[in-house]
Amino acid sequence: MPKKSNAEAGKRPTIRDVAARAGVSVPTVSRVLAGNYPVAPATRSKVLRAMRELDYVVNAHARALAGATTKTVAFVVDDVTGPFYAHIARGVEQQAASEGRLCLLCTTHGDPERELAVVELMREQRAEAVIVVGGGWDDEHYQERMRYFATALDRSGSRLVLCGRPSPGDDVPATVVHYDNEGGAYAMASHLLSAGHRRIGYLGFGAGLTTTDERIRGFKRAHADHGVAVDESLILPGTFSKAAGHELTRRLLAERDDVTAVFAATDMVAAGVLKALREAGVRVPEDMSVVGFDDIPLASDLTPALTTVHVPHEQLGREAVRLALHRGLELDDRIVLGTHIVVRETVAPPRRRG
Amino acid sequence: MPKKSNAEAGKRPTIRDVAARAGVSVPTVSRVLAGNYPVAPATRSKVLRAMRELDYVVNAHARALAGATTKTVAFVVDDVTGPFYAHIARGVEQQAASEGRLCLLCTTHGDPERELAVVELMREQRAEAVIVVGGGWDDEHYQERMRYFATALDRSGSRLVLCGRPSPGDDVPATVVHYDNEGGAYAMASHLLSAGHRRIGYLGFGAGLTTTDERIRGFKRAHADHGVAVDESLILPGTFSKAAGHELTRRLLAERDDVTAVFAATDMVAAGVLKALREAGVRVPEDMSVVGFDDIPLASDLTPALTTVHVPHEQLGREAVRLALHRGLELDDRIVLGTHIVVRETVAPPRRRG
DNA sequence: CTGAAAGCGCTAACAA
DNA sequence: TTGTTAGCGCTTTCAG
Repeated sequence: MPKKSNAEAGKRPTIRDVAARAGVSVPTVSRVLAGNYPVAPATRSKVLRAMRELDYVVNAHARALAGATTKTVAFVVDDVTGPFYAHIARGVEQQAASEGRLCLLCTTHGDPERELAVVELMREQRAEAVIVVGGGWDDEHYQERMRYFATALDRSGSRLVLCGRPSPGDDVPATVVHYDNEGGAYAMASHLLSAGHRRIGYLGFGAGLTTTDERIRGFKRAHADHGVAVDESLILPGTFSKAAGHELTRRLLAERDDVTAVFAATDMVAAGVLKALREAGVRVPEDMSVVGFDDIPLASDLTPALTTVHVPHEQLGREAVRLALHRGLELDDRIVLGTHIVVRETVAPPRRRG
Repeated sequence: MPKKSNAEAGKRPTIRDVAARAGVSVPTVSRVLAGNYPVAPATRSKVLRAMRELDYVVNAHARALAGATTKTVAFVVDDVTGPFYAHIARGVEQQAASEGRLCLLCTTHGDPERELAVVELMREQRAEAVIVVGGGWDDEHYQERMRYFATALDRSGSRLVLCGRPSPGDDVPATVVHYDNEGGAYAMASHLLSAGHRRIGYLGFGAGLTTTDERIRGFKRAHADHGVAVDESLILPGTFSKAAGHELTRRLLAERDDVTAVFAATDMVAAGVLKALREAGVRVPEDMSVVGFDDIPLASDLTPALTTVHVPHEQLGREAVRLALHRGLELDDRIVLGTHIVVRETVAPPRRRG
């Protein structure tokens, strides 16, 4: 029995149906599909017409199987609703789209189990690049984990891209797109110090988080360069949340009366700080200066508008896919994007002591 | 020449390599992979071990080609950074993941060209469901477009899901997951009316947008039920942006002095309204009440915290994939989720004149 | 319970 | 320029 046509069988038409209808061979159809091979104009239009008449749609899976690349980039985050993931995602999606790639979205909710599962899934999908965003820890365990992911993905032809996290080691087959936490913190702390502040609280110290390590380093270096001693008791541990900012501020207010400025670990923390300050009747920036880090959209909507460190989230996402896709060219494998402070309304010189 | 092993050739190991190594046939390996077929425990563990030793990973494309379903759901939005897409996305991703599906993310930037391209792409991918969010227009052109998408996707075995938009017509093969715009607006307007407001500005009227139509309908019905005439000149057209809210408020303030409350078309608009009011020295809620719609995270961070209409974004996303995946069961094809008002700090009775 | 055989829909040499 | 011939890696009857 001759191969029966799908079109007639009520199933989706295949390249074979198109070929039959156009009176050409299957590869010819494949050629007009790919476009990168000479095909006689007449044949070409016959084929095109047949495709249209049958409402033919190529099967991406068959295509991926048969040869060509997979054309898929995966984007892995903790939680899509995180304040800045959206902007990184936009960068990733834009760049992926402009390079003709589709974008897979996966979330892990910080669960190592799921993280592992996601990486395996991406191996199955043969994703060209797997971009992991945020949440880096500074311990051996984490490093090892990433090393494993990187090599596992590498073995199946994918590239791991660490976005917004530091490098897990030079010998790990991964691309890393980071941003200058230390420089940003340094600039921001200097801004405060130059304004005359001497007692600056650092709220939301996340022990073991690489983000924290880097920011604190800049914070301290700025103090050193300004000849101001860092009061370690002013570095308050906490999560990167509004609630933490709120709570820590209340505590700070209750315990100290010499602090004139607060450096919030993130903008989210700063939002909580501002709220607590408002509740306590402390005016910003007259009585207390406040700064954040990240420059999330919320920052400019706060009252007063928050002075913060801008992180190029969108560019981070774009670079991540760009580097992963054009590897081996003159591009570097590990880059660090710059950050800069954005001066808005929450910083003023400290009030003269009464 | 016998079929050469990929493993030896330095390529990725295939099911054939695993079979060879385990000393079984290819279908047997396939069976332990699928798990839905009896395999002798001994054989099973031999295969499992071979897979581990070879670091074997199934090829999702080959699998999709050969039979089984694609296990992919697509999520199409205008712009990932939109204020509430993130929460719908989270719902979509969560539900997709819990149903063992992968999630494709695509953006259109409101460009009809790209929208069309995305739909074609999803047809190629054989996505099980294509969830389109936001941005519905109330014109014939739009309806037709959606009808086309729905039937095109239907023909290639995918299901179109319209999320947060009204139905494009009963005969269109699409699933729609909507939320109660009219009810929410009705409740909110009633809240204002009950507090004593009689002159309420509606800022951000988007002509032709289904969202606007529905909200305005509720707004007017509430007025009617309270025996208050709607002043049409108080319904100000504008986009759903902060800038629009800001600009429209300035205009409103300049032109009218009888308005005691503002109903912002969206929370974003409300953010602009609040800003303009603050700049003009108008106190909220003492001098002017303000309400929004959507209940985006920003709403509770504004000062004062915004009273608004809560839309169950996350649930919207979850239902979208749930309905699309379990179609035909007792589930309905078109559902409307409820909305409710969230009372915060921006509404008070109107100030007594004079 | 396991293997042999036959594709899924497409691309990629290789000829013609 | 076009057709022929082989697979890509997996699942699925159908026998055993």
